[in-house]
Amino acid sequence: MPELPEVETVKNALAPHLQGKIIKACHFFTAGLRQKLDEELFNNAFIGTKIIRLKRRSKYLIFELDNNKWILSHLGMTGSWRLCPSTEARKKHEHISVLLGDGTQDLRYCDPRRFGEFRMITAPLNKDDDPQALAHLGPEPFDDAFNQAYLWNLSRNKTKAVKGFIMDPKTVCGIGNIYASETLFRCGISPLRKTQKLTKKDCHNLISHSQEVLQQAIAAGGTTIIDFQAPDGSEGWFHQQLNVYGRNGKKCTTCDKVIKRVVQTGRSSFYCPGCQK
DNA sequence: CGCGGCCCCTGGCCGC
DNA sequence: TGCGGCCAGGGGCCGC
Repeated sequence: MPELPEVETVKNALAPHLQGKIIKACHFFTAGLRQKLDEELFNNAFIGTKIIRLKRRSKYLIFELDNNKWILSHLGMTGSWRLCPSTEARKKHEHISVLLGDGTQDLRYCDPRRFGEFRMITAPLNKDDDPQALAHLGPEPFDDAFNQAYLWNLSRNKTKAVKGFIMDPKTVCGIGNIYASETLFRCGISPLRKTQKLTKKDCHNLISHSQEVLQQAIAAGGTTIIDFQAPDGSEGWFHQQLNVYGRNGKKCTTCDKVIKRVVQTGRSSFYCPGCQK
């Protein structure tokens, strides 16, 4: 589902179909997602504009348009985009329709929990060519800026648990609840450990293992996407590859201890008390 | 400023 | 079979 690797996969799948296309009209079938959706405002800004590029930053999809505006799309927990003929009947929980080209092709957004976002951005770009609205985000996990010295310095004097630290997009983008648990398992670090207790070696491991986990998930993107679009048939990459996530009460894949579940700031964390200290 | 708690929303699943 | 409770991969805001 929509964590960094899945958003990357969605971007790669949609980009060739969207780049160069003209927006004919937007229709909203809901008053709002996380924010209010104003159909008139969007149509005034976007009708007749061309989609130049589709990008990803953190877990955001960015539609770059030819009139110095951008659309930010965030999938929240349950959001998905699909392309279909505009004659196709609207499915349950489809909230947005973006008609493309001559209007026969339709980009539809579906989101049962409506935790997603669809936002118009007009502010200038920052130095990384991203909308200023995303300037608060930390480095991408594969960016050179996400290095040992950076993580070590940032981790000093932080009393909060390391699980929250690596899930914080100001620390690094794209590590959600699943990949946080999986990364910490591979590092042998307990999710409960205080951030300031990380060693330099731990910082190095957090970087290499988070990259490894995300890279493997990106490589499995196709499979994940099928699960994502058909949430009821969830027999995908995750269930085969996860070492700790959702495995509480089951035996560790490495030692003979039992995986534990704890709740941290309202979210479940899973870890092996034998392997992770 | 850092941190935890709580909220947005629907639906699936589990136990009674 | 129905119903209440709990859980869900994200992130913003608020109060301490």
